Amino acid sequence: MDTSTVGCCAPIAQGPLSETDAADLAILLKAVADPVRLRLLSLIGSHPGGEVCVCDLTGVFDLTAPTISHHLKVLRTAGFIDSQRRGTWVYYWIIPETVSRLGALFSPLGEPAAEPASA
Amino acid sequence: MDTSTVGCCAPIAQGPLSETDAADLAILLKAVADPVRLRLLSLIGSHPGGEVCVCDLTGVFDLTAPTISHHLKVLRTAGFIDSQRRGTWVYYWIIPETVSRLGALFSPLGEPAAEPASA
DNA sequence: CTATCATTTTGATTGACGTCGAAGTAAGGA
DNA sequence: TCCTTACTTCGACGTCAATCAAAATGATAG
Repeated sequence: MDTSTVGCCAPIAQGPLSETDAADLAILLKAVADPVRLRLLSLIGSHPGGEVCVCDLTGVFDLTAPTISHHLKVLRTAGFIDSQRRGTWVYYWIIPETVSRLGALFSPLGEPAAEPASA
Repeated sequence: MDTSTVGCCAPIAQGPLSETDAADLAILLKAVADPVRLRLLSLIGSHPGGEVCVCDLTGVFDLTAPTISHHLKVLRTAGFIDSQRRGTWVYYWIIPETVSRLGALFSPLGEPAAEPASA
């Protein structure tokens, strides 16, 4: 795929997506198409230090620990976050490359992702 | 929200998403988190002339017309596309603003949505 | 007015998803 | 060793979503 095409449109509008690419991207999108996981991702991604303990996440939501754990697993399986156990606690951090992959899909090339008025 | 923050991270990683914003964005993401709708969106968005007749879309998929119609409705309700009937046929076109809204969420500010190697 | 084509709506089925409680694993402290 | 805290896995339940067949709507042609 060459990137020398006109810079008017987002990649998703530059040519028909192949069946394989669409299936691949849908998996990625499904992982973030949930309010809880969206908030988890932003909480983890915006945390100073880059790492968040699960214990800091459970209190934020009106959900049980198993449910939070489930959502974290979905995000981890999709490649948005990774984790490591250190002693008693488990820490999660974001994987920016996966986030950027979605950004690349929907952002017009050559544009710094201008935000519309109603954002 | 001010856009004067550092350009290191995607907006989703710049601060915890509010419950309302997360719910709002999840609706948008759910609409595109499907391989068929992703392909429909790219087919409509990349069509020369900017408009596509439904009759040109049904043949592309191994799905019945009602199913395609259903997916188009989901995309339209979410604000990704709009449509107009002209005579016998119905034409669909993309709404770039909505697409950009997702781009803005996941793209690092100041970066033209650089595409990773494994795209 | 009827027939036909294009598209959407309706109703039903099937499978996937979010959530919880209960049980399981891992680490640290008494 | 036993208990407590932190987190994950398992099993189950209710809801939502993708799909199809059948019927309904809209528009043109004869």
